[in-house]
Amino acid sequence: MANSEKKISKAVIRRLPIYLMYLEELENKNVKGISSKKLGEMTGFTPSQIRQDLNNFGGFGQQGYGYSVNSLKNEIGSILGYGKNKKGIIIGGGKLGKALASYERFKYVGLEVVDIFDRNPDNIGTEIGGITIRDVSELEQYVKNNKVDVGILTIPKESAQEYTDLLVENGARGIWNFASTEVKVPEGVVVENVRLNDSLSVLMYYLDN
Amino acid sequence: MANSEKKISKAVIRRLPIYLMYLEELENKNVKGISSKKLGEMTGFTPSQIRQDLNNFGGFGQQGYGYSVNSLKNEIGSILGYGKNKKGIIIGGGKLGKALASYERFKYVGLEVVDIFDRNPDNIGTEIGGITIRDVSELEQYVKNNKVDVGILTIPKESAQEYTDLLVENGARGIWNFASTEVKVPEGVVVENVRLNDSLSVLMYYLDN
DNA sequence: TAGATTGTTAATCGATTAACAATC
DNA sequence: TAGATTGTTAATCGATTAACAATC
Repeated sequence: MANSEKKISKAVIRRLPIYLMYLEELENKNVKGISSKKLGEMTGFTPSQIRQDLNNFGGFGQQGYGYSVNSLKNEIGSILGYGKNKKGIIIGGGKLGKALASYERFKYVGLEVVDIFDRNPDNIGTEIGGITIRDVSELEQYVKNNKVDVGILTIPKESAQEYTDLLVENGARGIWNFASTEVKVPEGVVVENVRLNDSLSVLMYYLDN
Repeated sequence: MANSEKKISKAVIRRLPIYLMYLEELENKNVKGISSKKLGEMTGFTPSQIRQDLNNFGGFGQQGYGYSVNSLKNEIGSILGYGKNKKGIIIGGGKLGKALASYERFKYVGLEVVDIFDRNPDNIGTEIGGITIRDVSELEQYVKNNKVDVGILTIPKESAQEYTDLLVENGARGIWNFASTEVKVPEGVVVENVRLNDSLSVLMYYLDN
């Protein structure tokens, strides 16, 4: 990293996966090099912004030529922490939990989902994506015995905080929260909310505005 | 609306559902009034920002007192278009499509999911959330005969553009896109992307940064 | 009335865009 | 070399925060 002192804004980080997506597309089309100008046309960002964003992390380009698709893809992947092999568990084996359990992308991003917990006896014991759903009453014992980096919450909002606390107290450092509530965590723990409600609300607003 | 000419930034719109969530919480706790200061403490936004945001749409507060929880909740709901009764269909009856089909919040937000389409024969004919999954080969005929306001895409990225085009050509004005690709739409059509990949990538980044 | 809190204008801050020298 | 495009500084733009008069 070029300058680990400079604070990088969240807006920059959120654009990185978008760059990555387009770079993968280019790679699939066997395109070797790309300029900030062309990448700007593809993504809708300005070339200037793309160069600014990338230069937060290093000078990945070459004057007069642009960027190598493959190496820029790898650089961004590495910035985002791909290949880190973190362990995650899903709390909530309902429909959304099951959908996520069979989500192929996890491994690519560097997160391995190792277990799923639910409280519904109909779900416990069933298998999904190669993982057998366990009884959530075993969760406390489980997190004391197994390292869990990320908890994925697909449970009703009422119990989101309770499970967050349990996970965080036992070493989890990230929460991917699909519950429609905010959870409190101590300093150093990351929460990424997926707010389907909010996303839908924004869509509904723009439908008529 | 106080001033329908002034351009309201997307950042403001994205905060509205968050305010709404907290207002609902307050209402459930039987709290009648709230000041921007207290709402700021709850949400993490500054009181100033909250007042600025709300005043884009009107003067909902009362000097010396604050805001009525109930009426502010209703105002924001109405701004977002709740209760509009739009029709939506889900394209893709896989796990994620099924999870969304049984998603209670739709009706509250003003979107009624009336049908689901899939191409997998194992899914076609099965029922989910009171809706029977139909064969996607019927989709073209369907959209010509039925008004569809919003298409909800829970399909692989390869076919996202194709179904977007079909929907938009037949009158859909909103796309809630869960496919991990960007879809192109003509002016006047709204796309709201839910990028699980990107959200997870951002979480992974902050896990170590 | 006095205290509280809004609505709104002005100041600040941060993010985006433009410009251009460096250089491949 | 000449042309192209980066990396980076400076300028602009927009969003957030501060301040305060209006007023309940």
